[in-house]
Amino acid sequence: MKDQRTRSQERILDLLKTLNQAVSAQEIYIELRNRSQNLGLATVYRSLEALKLAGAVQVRTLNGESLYSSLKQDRHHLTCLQCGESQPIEQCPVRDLETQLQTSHQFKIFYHTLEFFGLCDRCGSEVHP
Amino acid sequence: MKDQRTRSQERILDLLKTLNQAVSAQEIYIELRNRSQNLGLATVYRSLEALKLAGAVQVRTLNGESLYSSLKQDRHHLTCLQCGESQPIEQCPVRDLETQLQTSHQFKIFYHTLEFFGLCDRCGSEVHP
DNA sequence: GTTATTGCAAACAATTTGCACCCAC
DNA sequence: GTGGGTGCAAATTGTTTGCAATAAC
Repeated sequence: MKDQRTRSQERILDLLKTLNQAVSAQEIYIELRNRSQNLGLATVYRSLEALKLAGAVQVRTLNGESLYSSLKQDRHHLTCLQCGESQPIEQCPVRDLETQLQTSHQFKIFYHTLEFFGLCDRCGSEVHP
Repeated sequence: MKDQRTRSQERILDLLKTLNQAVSAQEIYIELRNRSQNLGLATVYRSLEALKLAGAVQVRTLNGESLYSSLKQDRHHLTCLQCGESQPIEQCPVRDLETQLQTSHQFKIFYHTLEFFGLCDRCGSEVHP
């Protein structure tokens, strides 16, 4: 068994817990560096991968990059396809379904992502994009 | 106004409508080529971008690549973080919320993605990953 | 004819991988 | 000492962009 977390994983997880927003691997790399807990970028990626498989972090993809956050509450978003801005929403109507799927599909669900896409007020009203 | 679709966009949209699964840009490129409707890869990406902003296609991200599908019914998935396999599910409990958000956040919502992540039966039971 | 669209190749950016080194046990 | 964990740099991959050729109207 290799259930124990490596030191890098601990550092990253600690960092994620102090933040209350999802961040990219590169941001984690920089932020750890700021805190003099330097890690190689490859290590950051490898650790995140491990944490992900362990069900310790959740991932969503925004504009081509993965954003990681600790596995606390659901956090969903409204993202503008044009300007790429992303605003959080509070609601989450999927809890029940999640429980149900877990048994009906024999699948150990760690987390889910729920994201809405469209045009924000500003971009939607622009005549020439 | 540039509401009209370009020929490339039409081809891609037609293709997507005949498929009932989401496909990557590269797969679209290859499939069009098979049908002797050759398009440059850049054109495929550009067209998809336009279709996306027009609300004509929806996009989900799987294992680092964008998968496109025509905007028909919701199609959500259960994805294994380990083997990467992705199986569709039928349910969708978000319709109401979507309508509600549209007004409360002044946001024109085109579509949403709802994806569950965890470990499938097979991967979950493996002792040594 | 003027303008938007396309293809190609080069550029980019996020992520992954090979390999040598190192640290913990 | 041995084996996993790490850093660095190179490689890979999906996607974007510059620009000249082309098609649309």
